[in-house]
Amino acid sequence: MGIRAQQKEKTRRTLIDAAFSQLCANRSFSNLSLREVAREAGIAPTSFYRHFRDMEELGLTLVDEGGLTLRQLMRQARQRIAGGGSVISTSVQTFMEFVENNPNIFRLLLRERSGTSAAFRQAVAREIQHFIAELTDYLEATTEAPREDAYIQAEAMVTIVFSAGADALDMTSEECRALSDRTISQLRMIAMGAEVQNQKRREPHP
Amino acid sequence: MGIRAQQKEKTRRTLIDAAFSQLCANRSFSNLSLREVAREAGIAPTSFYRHFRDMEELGLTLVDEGGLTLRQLMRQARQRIAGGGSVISTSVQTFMEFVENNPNIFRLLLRERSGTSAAFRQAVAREIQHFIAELTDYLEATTEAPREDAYIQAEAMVTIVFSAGADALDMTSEECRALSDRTISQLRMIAMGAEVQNQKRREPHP
DNA sequence: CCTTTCAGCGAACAGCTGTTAGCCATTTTC
DNA sequence: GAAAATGGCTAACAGCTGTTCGCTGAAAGG
Repeated sequence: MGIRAQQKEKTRRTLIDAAFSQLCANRSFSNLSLREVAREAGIAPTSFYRHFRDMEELGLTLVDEGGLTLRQLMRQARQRIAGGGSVISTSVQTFMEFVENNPNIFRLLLRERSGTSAAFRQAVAREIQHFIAELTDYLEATTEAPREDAYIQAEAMVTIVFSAGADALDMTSEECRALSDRTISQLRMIAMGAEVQNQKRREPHP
Repeated sequence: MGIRAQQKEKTRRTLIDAAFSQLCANRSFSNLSLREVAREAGIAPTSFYRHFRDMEELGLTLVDEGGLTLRQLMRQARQRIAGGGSVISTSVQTFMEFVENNPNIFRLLLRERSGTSAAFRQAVAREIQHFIAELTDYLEATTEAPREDAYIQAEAMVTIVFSAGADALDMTSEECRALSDRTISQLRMIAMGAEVQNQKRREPHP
């Protein structure tokens, strides 16, 4: 790769990092101006256009990167599970660690999920669908439930976990532990309920 | 009440309604300017200050009003249930109707739940806690489960329903029906799982 | 009836925004 | 080595923002 392209990639990264660094509890992507990002990145406002058409394009890049980070982490969790560990509690623990260690990434996904840009909403929805799909496969393989039931169960579980992550953002670490415990209980409820439903389906007239 | 106070109350309402009317899929409260609201209400920007200290105060008023509207609706639902009807499907149906008929109110609650103002987040969290508390009471009374278990179950159910409402915002009415069905299934899973857990607690060694 | 109160107004301010035009220096291409 | 391409810059624009000030006319209080 030429020196030219290398430099370009470098400042592009600077812009992305600058944007991520400005996201926090009091500052969402939508009230983040092009000039602020450029200032934080140490470049002129006009140079922004050399890398992104507008703020929306930058935002979509952030969503993609954030989603990727989260997905990679959950892949690691699955390895931990394969090495012997409770599926539910390991997953919840991993997810809550992600939220605690990367609050800004999670805040981005959370906010843009219901934000004002349809493109953003769809991008986040895709990420979540990806999660549901992976969990559906897992449930289908391990519980032998029909695919549709597995999907419904997976959707419920992902919803519960995401919502717990959102609540965790405003909590102390003590409250977080209590929340994790409740979340695990809730996932077990869903798993039990699904199992019962599955058994009933197989033995309709006992 | 004097003519003076009457007029004041009237334009205050005009401001609130103007703000609500500007909320839509592409426009959240946070990127809504004081001047836009005043313009829509047909008053001078400076007159805004005669009614609210700033936009945040207006926003908190909207959250309170929106939460109240939702709560009143769900109270009606409980009457429908008392008059004979499935608890779960009646509740889901009522909630989904609310989202369909008042998308802007629901969008406000949804967005400010994870917004940049701590005061907003707390206000929405209070509304949701109110829901969970009411459902906890109901479950405790009807299932004879210990209060803590009832709370965990109620929290899971409210989470599922709220999330379904959020998803419904971007869906066609057909997709909405499918979503409602899935949501009902998920709530039944939770109810079944909770029941099983409760039975196990009572008969630890069969 | 006279005075006080006060919702609403217009003008004006400094400060921020996105975006365009054009220049410069350096890398790339031929 | 000349020519083209390109990332970054400054200057400048029109347009929007929140907020202050001082005025007006009508209602309320005495």
